[in-house]
Amino acid sequence: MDAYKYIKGAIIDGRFEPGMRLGEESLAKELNLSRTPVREAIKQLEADGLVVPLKRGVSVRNFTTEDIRQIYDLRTLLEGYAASQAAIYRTEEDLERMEIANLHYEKAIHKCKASDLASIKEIVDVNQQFHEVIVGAAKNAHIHFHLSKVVVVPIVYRSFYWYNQFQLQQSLEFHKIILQAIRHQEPERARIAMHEHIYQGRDHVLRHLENIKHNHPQEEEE
Amino acid sequence: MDAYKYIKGAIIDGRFEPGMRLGEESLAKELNLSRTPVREAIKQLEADGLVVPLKRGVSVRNFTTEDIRQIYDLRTLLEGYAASQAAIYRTEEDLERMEIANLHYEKAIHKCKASDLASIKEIVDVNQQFHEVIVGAAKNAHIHFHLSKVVVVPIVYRSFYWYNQFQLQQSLEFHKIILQAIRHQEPERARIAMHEHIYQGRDHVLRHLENIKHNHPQEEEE
DNA sequence: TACATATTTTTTGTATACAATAATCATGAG
DNA sequence: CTCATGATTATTGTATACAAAAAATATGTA
Repeated sequence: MDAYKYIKGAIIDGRFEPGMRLGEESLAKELNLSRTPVREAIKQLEADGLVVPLKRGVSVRNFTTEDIRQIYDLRTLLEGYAASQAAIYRTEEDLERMEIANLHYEKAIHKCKASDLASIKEIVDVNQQFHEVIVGAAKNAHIHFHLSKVVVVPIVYRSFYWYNQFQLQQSLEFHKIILQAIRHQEPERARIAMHEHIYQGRDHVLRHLENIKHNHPQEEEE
Repeated sequence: MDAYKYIKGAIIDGRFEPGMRLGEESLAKELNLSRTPVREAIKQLEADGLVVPLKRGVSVRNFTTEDIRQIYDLRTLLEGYAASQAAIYRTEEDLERMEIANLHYEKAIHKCKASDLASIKEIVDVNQQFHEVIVGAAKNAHIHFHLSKVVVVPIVYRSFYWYNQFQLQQSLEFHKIILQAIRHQEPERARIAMHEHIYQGRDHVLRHLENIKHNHPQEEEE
């Protein structure tokens, strides 16, 4: 599914702005495809909640701060639970994978002196990998499945640009706490640490959003 | 989306058995449609997790008891949280709706002397309505969205046929406890009651499955 | 007979065509 | 000038056609 990845990517990195209408024909032309595969991609994106159905066609979804708060609550609940379950069911292999992911994370953070696009993207990926391993270690395929579908809010993706070195280090420390709790089979501690970790991410995003709102009172686009 | 509802219905009530391959062309002929809308329906069902992709085409998913256990764990987590949030954020209108849904549930249970298809279907619907209202009262649209997508396992749907009058009454009692906890704004109590309620449902399904396994050692179909 | 390769058949993925419906624009009446 | 109604245009939903890939079958050889 190529059209899907293209459109999703364009939404996430902001080329398709919230509220923008997505016509099948124009997208098809842009992608040198026929409408058929574009249609399928759009249907998928609709199921993902990234686009919103209109009476005719769809438009890029606009996420409110309330949406972001709710999505983070959901993630906290699911990933917190996953962390606690991982503390119970993790294998030695799981622990090894977490260790590796965390080492990669550490390396990516320290490499990232300049806030260039590539190294930020790497941090996002490696961070995601760590969370992924934990969810995998929880041994609940259905929670894994749903977590993979928790809406990827574009603004959240881009929020990594706004971390400073201290915040990245803080984030790494929490990864270590979570990993230790899982290693020592302390489910409640793992859950709580994951909670706090994700809530810090949430607050970071919300603060960032507040700043934007204050500096650019309103720049809408239809 | 008519093809979607048709196929989903056929899977849920067992006309399309687990493992059965679903060809686009044959379904299109069965529905007097072209392949295009059938294709879209199948894509949807794939996103729902009701069919499983093969190298070519899809087949009806076969749920293991482990799947069912995991799905119920997920539901417990999400609906338990929803109940606790509902206890905080419920309006008077929410309470009224819960009351009404519960009254309907009570009526449906008592009407259901004979275990005929129609009255069972009504119980399923009204029960779902009660749960729906609670999730709505939690005021988190994203949790609502995900809960609506938690896999509808066919066997679970059909498990209502196997409730006896006592179990239905028990179920109603838990509805009442949950409702009271939400009314009195006791989040933790609401969460725990919802937990127990759903786990009882899970155990009912799993017991039912054990019986089937013992009585019909194995009747497979490809 | 058993296995490997070639050929046929089936089935999916994509493109295009057409019909139906919603949105837009234009025209005319009040 | 404004609103309503009708004509025009744009856009989606469905059907069909064709190409590409996979599965099934057949054929030949050891």
